Amino acid sequence: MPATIRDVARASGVHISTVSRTFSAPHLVNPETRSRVLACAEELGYRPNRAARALITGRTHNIGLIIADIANPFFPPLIKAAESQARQRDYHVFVADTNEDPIAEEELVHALAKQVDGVLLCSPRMSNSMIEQLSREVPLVVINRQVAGLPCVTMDVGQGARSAVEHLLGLGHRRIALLSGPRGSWTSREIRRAAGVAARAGGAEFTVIGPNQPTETGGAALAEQVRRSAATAVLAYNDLMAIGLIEGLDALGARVPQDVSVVGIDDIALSRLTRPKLTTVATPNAAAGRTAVDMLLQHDTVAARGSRGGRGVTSDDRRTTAQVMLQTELVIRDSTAVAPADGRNRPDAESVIPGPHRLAGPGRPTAATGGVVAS
Amino acid sequence: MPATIRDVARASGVHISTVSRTFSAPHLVNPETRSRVLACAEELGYRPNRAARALITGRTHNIGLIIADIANPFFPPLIKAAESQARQRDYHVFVADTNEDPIAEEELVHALAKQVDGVLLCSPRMSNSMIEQLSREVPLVVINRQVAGLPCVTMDVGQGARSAVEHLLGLGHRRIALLSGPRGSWTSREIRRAAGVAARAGGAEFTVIGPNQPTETGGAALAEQVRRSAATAVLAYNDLMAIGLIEGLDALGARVPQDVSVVGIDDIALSRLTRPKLTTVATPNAAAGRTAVDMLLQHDTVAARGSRGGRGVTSDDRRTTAQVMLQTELVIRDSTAVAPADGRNRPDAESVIPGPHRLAGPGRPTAATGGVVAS
DNA sequence: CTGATTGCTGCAAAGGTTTGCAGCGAAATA
DNA sequence: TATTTCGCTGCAAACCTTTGCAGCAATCAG
Repeated sequence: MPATIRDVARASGVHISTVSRTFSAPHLVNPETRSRVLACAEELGYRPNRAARALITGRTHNIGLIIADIANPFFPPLIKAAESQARQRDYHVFVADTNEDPIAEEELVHALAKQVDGVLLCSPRMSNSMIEQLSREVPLVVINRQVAGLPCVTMDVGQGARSAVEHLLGLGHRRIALLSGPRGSWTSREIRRAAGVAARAGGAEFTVIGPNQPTETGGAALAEQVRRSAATAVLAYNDLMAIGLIEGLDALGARVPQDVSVVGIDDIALSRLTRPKLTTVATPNAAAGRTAVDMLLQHDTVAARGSRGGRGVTSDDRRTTAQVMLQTELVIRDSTAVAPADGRNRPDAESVIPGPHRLAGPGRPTAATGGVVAS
Repeated sequence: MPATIRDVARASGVHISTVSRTFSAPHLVNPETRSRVLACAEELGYRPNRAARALITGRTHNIGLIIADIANPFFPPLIKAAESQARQRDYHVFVADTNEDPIAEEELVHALAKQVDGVLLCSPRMSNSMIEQLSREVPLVVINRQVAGLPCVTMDVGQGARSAVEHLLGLGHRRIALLSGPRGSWTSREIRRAAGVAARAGGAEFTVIGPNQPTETGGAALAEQVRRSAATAVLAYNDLMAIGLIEGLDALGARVPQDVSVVGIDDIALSRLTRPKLTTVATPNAAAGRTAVDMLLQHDTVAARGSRGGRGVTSDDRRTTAQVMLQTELVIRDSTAVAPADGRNRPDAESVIPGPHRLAGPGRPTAATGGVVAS
């Protein structure tokens, strides 16, 4: 039913190649012919079949974006930034949600493989080796994970976690708990490592609770366990868990921040709306989305996959793959306060800093880590 | 670089058609041959090129989902439900975000057209005539809008708005304001109509403020205007605006619900997390997503587009297009209370009902509206 | 006036798959 | 033994484009 290039050719009395050129190389066709073809195309409602075009050019002008959980407000800013960046370059973004399921991740990469020019793999839960394997099927840029030999954009959550712990130490906390994230999360491992180091360096007890579902209910379910741990301060894998935990603690009669201080990570919009407003580590999500698209498209413009569309792949095939790390910043709000006085915590801690307070600039690539690594 | 069907054929010493059948019609090929082919395919890492397959079968096994704003928590449950429903039927969902922009909507439909078997158009902002035109290019199911001749799934926001207004009237409010939604929103028009009727029927003043951006900041920006209107109760187009408004009112020193009652629509997860917890009209988003996928696929399974893949389109071409409307329900929480006593409001109003309180069952299709309409 | 250039168009192959049809050998039937 | 049936495989067309190459007429340079 929908008109093909052949219909237009017939209607305007030219060869299909002329119709094709009318759209993809207008300067090669006589203005008179061109307008006639355009008129016919318009009338028939003709639209080039992008799938067929992709088959021969090797370019779909689509990019896939695979994320763990669309319901997590962490992702929308990243998605939107990626979309707008892609649109500027005349690309479209298709988003897909994996429900935190590594199997679904793999399946989606396969499903997308031939329908996009590259995939942004955001917060993958699958193994590094699987990612490497998939990267042979379709160009990949990994977000929130470092994989050797692949282009990655990460956020310096290690630094963020350290700042958060140091903030808590400064408030006198000496028993700090970490609610870790889902199994398979690179971010969670980084946070755990950095927070552990910082806590021990400050002479504090450090207990890890998890792995956990990185959701509000996931956080709420941990309230009891946190209480039992006798921690006076908690760092959560993300804001959603932190908010859930606060709710859960509230239900148990523990007040935040008087009894327990809570720090999240991400700085989602919601963290400014809850009471108390959440102290959290802000991650530069939008910048990450933009950067990832840039990295993919830069890669991508160099050499078209398959077919003779791209005239000759560069003989220098070892492409350099950049690994970028973006800065994070601690945002102090109302969910952290001086540790309650008891045997172990220091009552003489410095007083709480009121109101929002930013400690670092928003995610610029760090000079040290923004370098280039040969794949 | 990636292996094609030809490579596998060569490697296993059979014709490409046998390889093809190994995957798409295994029972037609000798078990022995089959396993040999499978082994070779495995070894070469062969995956059928879905785009090429789609070209001839006319089926991509993808469906597109176009939504207005991914950052609005209203959508994720709908998206997830659609995805899981689609996955059960062996389809994949590609989500795209339009930033509330009608132009982007149109462009995205075109971009998706040949790469999916159908598109779910959620909360469209473009004109009905444009939607009809696009529907000739690709099967469409419209969500949150009624378009004659097209399959639609809507939620009974009219009923919801009426319940909300009646709830407010029952609390003694006699000056009710409506924060309307974005231009082009069918839902917003429905709400406005129903709320207006109900308010006037209850003898209340009814003022409409808008159209507005349906976001938190959009709502916050209206606080002053609401104050000036002297309304004691406000119904917002969605929860996000309601929450923003509460923030805005708070900043102005007006307390919710003591000074002003606020009702939202959607019942997003967030509405349970803010203080005060939001009274709102719950919409069955997940059910809508599921239903829409069902409607699309039912349509879709009947007759494959183009090519000889589907053997013969049914001669009876006037397909019946269902229009389903799902029920909504008022959820009473803490953001509504008895109207403050003044000249115009009734001080003798019934007292506030404490705690969550559900008035209707969750979105089952109503018998009256779940019918079938010939296109 | 000849030869080269330019501007436009047509031809046909290619991209990776599916599928109706035909062919072939072996088994089952008569 | 002759004939049908059956199970499996190969052939080739088709899906809709893009694009290198060749052809053609008209223009230009010499």
